[in-house]
Amino acid sequence: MTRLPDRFAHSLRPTAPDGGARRLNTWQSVRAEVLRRIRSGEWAPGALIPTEHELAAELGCARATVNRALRELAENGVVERRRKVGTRVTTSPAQRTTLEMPSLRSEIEASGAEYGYKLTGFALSVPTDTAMRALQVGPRDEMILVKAQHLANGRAHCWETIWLNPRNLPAVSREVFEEQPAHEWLARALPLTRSRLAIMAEAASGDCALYLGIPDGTPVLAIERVIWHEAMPVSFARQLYPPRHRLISED
Amino acid sequence: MTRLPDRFAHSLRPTAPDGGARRLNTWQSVRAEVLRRIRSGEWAPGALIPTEHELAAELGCARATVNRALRELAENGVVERRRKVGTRVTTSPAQRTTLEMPSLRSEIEASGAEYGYKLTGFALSVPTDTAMRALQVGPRDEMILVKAQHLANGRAHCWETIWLNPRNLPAVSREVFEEQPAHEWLARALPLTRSRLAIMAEAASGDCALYLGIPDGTPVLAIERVIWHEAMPVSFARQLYPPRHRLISED
DNA sequence: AAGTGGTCTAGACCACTAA
DNA sequence: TAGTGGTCTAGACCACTTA
Repeated sequence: MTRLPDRFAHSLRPTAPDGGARRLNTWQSVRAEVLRRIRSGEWAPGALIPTEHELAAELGCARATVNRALRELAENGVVERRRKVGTRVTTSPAQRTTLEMPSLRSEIEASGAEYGYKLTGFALSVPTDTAMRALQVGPRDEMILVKAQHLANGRAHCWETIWLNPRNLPAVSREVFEEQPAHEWLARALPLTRSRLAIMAEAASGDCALYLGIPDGTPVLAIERVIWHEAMPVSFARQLYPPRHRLISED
Repeated sequence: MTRLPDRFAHSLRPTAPDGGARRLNTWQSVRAEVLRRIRSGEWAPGALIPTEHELAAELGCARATVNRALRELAENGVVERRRKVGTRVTTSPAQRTTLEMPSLRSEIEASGAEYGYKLTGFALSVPTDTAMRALQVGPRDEMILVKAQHLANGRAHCWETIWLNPRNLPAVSREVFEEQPAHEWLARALPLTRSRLAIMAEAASGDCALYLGIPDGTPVLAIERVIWHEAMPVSFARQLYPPRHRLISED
């Protein structure tokens, strides 16, 4: 939440041109007032709230200001809006949440730890079934397979496997990934179009257990990400985190 | 993406009042054009793009329209904006993603399966350490502990443990939760203020393994959620999903 | 001091949809 | 057909930041 402009201070004192109506001139204050009425139960779940025109008149601001406030609330799933019908308080709350997925480097540095990176594998390889489907390639199309550790203060924080489709990417050699994580190279190499994320739990095994320093079979959090350039998938990454890792989201 | 208004059809033909400038009258079309220039590499990561005034003049629309388009792109993390400095293409892309977290009932019904619910436990109990911290209560404060299965076509889909703080909630009996999931009751019982989510991997054990029908030690995806009413946390839920479950997010 | 984005306003037209 | 939200416009003032 940003600080409100000084002008808002005046809005806090009720001015009563038509009998007690507050002036709520900024869209944040309108949003706050609407939220207050919903949370106080004054506007119950499922109920219609006043129209933009009515609210603008009551609160002493332009309709565009009310519209901005209600639009934000609709984007957050607090209300639902339909033309000709009106604006309704959502019945089932909090079904949409924004997940921050910082790069591993900034995530680790933000926690005050020193970021470390170590390449543990680089090869040309035919894709696994999962990689084949994710990258939309054939079983004999050779992909670049990069494996790496991300470290926080020298301790394993994440182990990552990335498949890259060399047909859709600039030429690249092992040396490049000894210096920098594949995602940082990718972001500089190409403008990226679209990405898809999947989060799941699985059991650590083989290299994963080895490089995370945990016993085989330990549950790990897996994040899969496919990134497109134009209409082509160019990378398929699997990041594996030890059990202490948590994805946090706050509304 | 919603269908564009018919008016937009006209914007597609370049009108050249001042030498080739397109008219892009809707904020979606301005956003699309800016995105195109970023993805084509015309505006590289880290580069400053033209000011709102310049873009409005070039594209033949009001500055407010350009502002709306750039604001949306900033919210999605595509550009970064600072007063007096200007608008920059973000260096590290795609670090923010929206996760849809539908209620279990609607998620299961949307997949075409029949939703089922079964209460497997109801008790007054002192909180575990985790629940104590989440609900901000003392070690001897008795909480309501509800355990339940959510089923898809009769098959275990999720096993859930919910701690409720009776001091901050209307009175409730076991019978209530035999009929409906705690979250559905909660949403009707109180206007909810705020929630916090954590996602992690852990090993199934005891009741969890039993009710999900999987061996002890199987990795499960855990979603913890704390919900507030006013300034008080009222519920702490832990949902556990078998390994086949995936959280999906698309941009 | 000056230039950028952030927002408000008043009015207008349009799109969608229930009645 | 009428009422609701969705958006655009042109102008204005302001907040924040660099110089």
